[in-house]
Amino acid sequence: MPKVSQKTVGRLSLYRRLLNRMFADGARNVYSHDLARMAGGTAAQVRRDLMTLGHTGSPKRGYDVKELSDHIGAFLDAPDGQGVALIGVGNLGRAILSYFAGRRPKLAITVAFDNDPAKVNRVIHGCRCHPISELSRVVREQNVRVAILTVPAREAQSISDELVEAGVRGVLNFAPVPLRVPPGTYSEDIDMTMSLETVAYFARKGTVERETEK
Amino acid sequence: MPKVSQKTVGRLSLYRRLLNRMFADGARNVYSHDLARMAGGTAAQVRRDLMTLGHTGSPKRGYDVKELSDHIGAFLDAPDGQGVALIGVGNLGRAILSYFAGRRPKLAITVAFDNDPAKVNRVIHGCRCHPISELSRVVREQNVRVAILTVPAREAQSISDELVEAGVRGVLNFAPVPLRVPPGTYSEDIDMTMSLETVAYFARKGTVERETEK
DNA sequence: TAGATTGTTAATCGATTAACAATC
DNA sequence: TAGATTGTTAATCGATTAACAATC
Repeated sequence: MPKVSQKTVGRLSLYRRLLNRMFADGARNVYSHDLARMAGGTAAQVRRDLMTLGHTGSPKRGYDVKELSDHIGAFLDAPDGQGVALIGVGNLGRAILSYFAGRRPKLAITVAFDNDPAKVNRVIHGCRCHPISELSRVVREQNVRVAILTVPAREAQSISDELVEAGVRGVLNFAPVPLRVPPGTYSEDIDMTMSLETVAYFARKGTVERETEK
Repeated sequence: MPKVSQKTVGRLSLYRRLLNRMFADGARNVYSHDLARMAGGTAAQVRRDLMTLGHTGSPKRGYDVKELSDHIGAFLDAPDGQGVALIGVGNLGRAILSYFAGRRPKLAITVAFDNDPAKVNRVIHGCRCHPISELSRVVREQNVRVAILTVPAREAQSISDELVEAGVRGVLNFAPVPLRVPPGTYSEDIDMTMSLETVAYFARKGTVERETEK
């Protein structure tokens, strides 16, 4: 498999979900422009993404919904599944626990960490919560490679460093500060404040395209 | 002000937060490379962003922390503040309500909507919750232009349409389906599933850069 | 002055878009 | 066949990076 861009991987993830929804609705084949419309992209982009995946369709029937979904699954999922650790069981952490609970068996949050004695050693949304002091030990024991960070900004970087030290290779960060991770490790920041301020700005000023038109 | 890209607006939002943190820590001036390091970008990019903003520094002292923060504020914030509506007071909705509560007076969630009788007409995290049937009326009355969507995927598009019809011009969407909004309206999708699957993929396969090296 | 930083332009890079022959 | 779609290459676009004179 050649190098695949971060954006392509994200779009493949979206395509799979759309395909699964279509399949549940009874659709058995799909054209690139159908998928593009639902994904908010162009048909050419969908075809390019599937080409990257090595998936082919036919001019007559487009793509087989089930086959394509399976192919994306084989590409995205670890064959034996991947456990995910969640650090910080506050309001956002609990919401994310419940959001992902039972969605994808191959990518499930399997362990949580917090310092609050009221949460430690309890099971929250089906997930055991350990004290953060045991982070390194538990992550190593369970061979966790993916983590979600929902801790305050000032703690995020040091906990991330500890996670990477313990073997984590991918971090999804909700703390409002960009994470720095070493080469070979991947992090993605979801900054809700940045997103909301951007939305508010363009709600007030008009979209980029609009401004160009003026 | 010339056209400003979506990414630039987002970075300015981040710069402001970093600057405010620095100011609280006693810093009074900052160089582009300092800001770049904290923001996870390059010094040249910071300078270009500030140039876009029309802000100038000096070779000797760099940028004045307070002045720059204020300048970004004047650019990003509506002078009289902007109200935000939140639709869908489930686990994620409540977490977001508490996340933004009291953070930014000029951009606060002022009203919430849900269909659950247990939530309607109550005040949650300081925010009054109305039934969704009153969405259009309340949004018009309160002149709301920005909305956060935390509803199930199948309801997201129709509620978004109703919001736009009622005057909303910016939507931050957490539902796992890309939103389609008319020209002149801005939407941003935060797809946590897509992000987590992307993180898990690169955690397994190595980062893009790594693969290029091989 | 010397030296680091700023403001700004040119070069590079990558991703998206357009185009079109091949295919069913 | 006719026609819409696929697979793939070339052209375009925009954003990032590199470079450097101007500045304090």
